[in-house]
Amino acid sequence: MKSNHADQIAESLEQLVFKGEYEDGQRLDEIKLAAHYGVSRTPVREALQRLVMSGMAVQIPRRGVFVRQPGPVELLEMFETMAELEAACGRLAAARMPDEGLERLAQANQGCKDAVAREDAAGYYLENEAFHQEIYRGAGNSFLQNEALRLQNRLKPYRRVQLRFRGRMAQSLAEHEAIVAALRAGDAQGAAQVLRGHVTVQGERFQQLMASLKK
Amino acid sequence: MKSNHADQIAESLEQLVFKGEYEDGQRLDEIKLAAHYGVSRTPVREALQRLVMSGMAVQIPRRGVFVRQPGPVELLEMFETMAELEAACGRLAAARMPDEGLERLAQANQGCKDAVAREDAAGYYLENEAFHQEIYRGAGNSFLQNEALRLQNRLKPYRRVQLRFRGRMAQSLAEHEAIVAALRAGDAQGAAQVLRGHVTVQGERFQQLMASLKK
DNA sequence: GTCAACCATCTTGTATACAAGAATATGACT
DNA sequence: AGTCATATTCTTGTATACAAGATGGTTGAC
Repeated sequence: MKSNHADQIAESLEQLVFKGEYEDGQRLDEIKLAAHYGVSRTPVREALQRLVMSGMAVQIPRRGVFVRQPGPVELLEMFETMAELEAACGRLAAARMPDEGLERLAQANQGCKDAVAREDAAGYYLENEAFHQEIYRGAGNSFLQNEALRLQNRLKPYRRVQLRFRGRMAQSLAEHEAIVAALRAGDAQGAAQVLRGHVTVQGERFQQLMASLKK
Repeated sequence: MKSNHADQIAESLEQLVFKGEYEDGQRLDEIKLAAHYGVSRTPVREALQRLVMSGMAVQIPRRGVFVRQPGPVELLEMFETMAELEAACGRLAAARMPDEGLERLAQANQGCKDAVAREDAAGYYLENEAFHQEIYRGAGNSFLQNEALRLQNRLKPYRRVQLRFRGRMAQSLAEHEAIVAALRAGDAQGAAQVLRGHVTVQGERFQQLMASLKK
């Protein structure tokens, strides 16, 4: 927390962009940000470059960097990609997941159930994240695991919103059960299929929510 | 080609790392690189940050950045991930690919065939790349397409080596035919399965090659 | 009055200077 | 002679100064 001002600024900016503090297309002024964070332009520039590399902003040469909030189409594409990534993880995990992994998965699922029983949305969110991450881990492929984690993190703010749907948590739980069962049985195709649907539906729900908000 | 020194240096460094000019764990000296490229440290630092973000180097705070060549295990993981990504593209492309896309795909495949007939390895490499990229495009998902392109680019230097295998090109052609047929028929599962195998075998061949070279 | 060209200003991109931390080498003490 | 502590030096991280390009306004001409 001492050195690496640039890292802190990058994380701070990521959070701000995630939270929607910046509108799409808004220019991120190096000088203003530098003044705001009380540092010089250099660390700010490094932080901005990270945002650009992460796809959260675009850089136009000699013009500056502009925040780039994904539109509805891109969000749907991202959810679809996430679904395919998770399906791949599930496919591989069905063959490779060790008993301890299945144990942790069941534990996370139990955590989800408890959270639903308590009507604890925040708790469910956390346990659900752990549940999915356990599947990534179970794929036995660190590279794929990291890619999945990256996209999961990127979609985090959008998944959060969509939990409000009435009845969504219950349906989600049922799907979790099916996922655990398929992985326990070593059913690669089944696990992939259920996971794909499980994630795809999130994107669709989000779209519905957006559409209803637009009115 | 005028402004953006940093971009040029980043690309140059990427190429050098790809070509294996730098060994794994070697430190990339900002000052030496700056002197070599005839610029100051600032653009070099920006370029190095990009390498780090791309995963081709790791940065240790207050120590510098060190090139990180993927080991055999990570390479296999990357190929496996590529296989799953391509399978996903194929799955979606089976339902979404327009006639023009199928046309371009068949054209690229014909290019592959011609290159094999000419025993033109370099030509085959290019046409094969176009063939696969057409599938990414056919998935009708720009985000997924970009992810696939990114990983394809990252694996480029390793796929190149593996073409030398006797008989690999012929087998590859047969698989291409199967892929085209499945996509034409709209057979999502078939396309995914063939593509997955088609890419996975490349990783395995590469491993064999590495093992034989190690002796 | 309107359009275009030119100039001023602002912003990014680059260079250099400065500060802080880490590694290494050297010296003193046991 | 070996080990620990300290100082020096080298490297990264940050700040500031400078250059080049782009934007917008203003002014002049038609």
